[in-house]
Amino acid sequence: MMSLALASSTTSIEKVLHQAGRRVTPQRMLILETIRESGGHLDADEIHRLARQKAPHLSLSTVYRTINVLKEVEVIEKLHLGDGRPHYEIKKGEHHHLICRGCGKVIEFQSPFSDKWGRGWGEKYDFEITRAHLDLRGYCAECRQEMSG
Amino acid sequence: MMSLALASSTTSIEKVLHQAGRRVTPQRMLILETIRESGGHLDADEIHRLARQKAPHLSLSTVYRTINVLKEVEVIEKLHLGDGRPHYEIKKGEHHHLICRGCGKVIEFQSPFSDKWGRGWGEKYDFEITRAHLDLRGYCAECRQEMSG
DNA sequence: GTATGTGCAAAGGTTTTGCCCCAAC
DNA sequence: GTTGGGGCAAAACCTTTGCACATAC
Repeated sequence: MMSLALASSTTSIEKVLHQAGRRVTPQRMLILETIRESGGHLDADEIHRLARQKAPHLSLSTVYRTINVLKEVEVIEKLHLGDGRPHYEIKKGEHHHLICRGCGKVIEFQSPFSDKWGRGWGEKYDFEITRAHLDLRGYCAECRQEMSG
Repeated sequence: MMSLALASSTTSIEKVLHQAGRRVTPQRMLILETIRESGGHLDADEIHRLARQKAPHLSLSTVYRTINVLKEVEVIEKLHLGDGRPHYEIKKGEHHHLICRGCGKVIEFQSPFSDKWGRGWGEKYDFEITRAHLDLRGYCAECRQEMSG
């Protein structure tokens, strides 16, 4: 059922699921691969629509249940990009987002932000910081050009 | 219908509503005052529950409609604190949040640094930044003590 | 008086759940 | 063979909307 192409990139998630006592199923592999291939930032319905191209009767409830499993085992995480819905991305090292108010495009960037500034604020308020989320909203070059043109 | 106590703090919002061509109603005043008095960060249902203590048959739809009006006239803004629901706070100068994963407490702080940081990233990606949202999640002193005790 | 706002109930959209069958282990 | 997982449909939840009446202007 799974293509050879995805076998290599799914090896580690299989271990993670096993170690968490969860089963490895084609649906879970497909949903994870869909998020991976997309480059991230999909909402539940987008995951469903894309994944159904490969597995036409994958149900939306399986997508939601799988999202929750993948969050539990910390393979993906939830983002709030400003439209109503939560979006999901593969969990990786701390990074932040530039979010275009015009076209919705999301640009990721790495920054030692939380190390350099976060720690200071944590100390000031006697707060142990586990995670910094920095979202910068504005307009990308293309959208600015369209607006002025 | 309105108490004298709130008259002074609601003067400016009345002007804002008038200038936007929107009517000033007791419900709108009450809802705004509820958010103000709470110190911020309420969700729609919390606003409804609190405001109904003073106006028992205020409807939830009025709360939602008023939230939208107050957002339009830029008196409040929406926050995502990590639980599912959006929360709302009075709009003021740019500030950021320390959010406790234990008890949900929110501490606000001002930082002149996010601007500087943000600007740098904006230039790098040819992105015009209009707003920086920085959320630092972790554990407050009380919750850390409870966990270790 | 007119148009906007409100309350209520119904509808809409998203996420979760119950149930039964199926498949991973 | 057992038990967790998937599909489907229904329920639960949160938010918006239609309508008739009320009220700010």
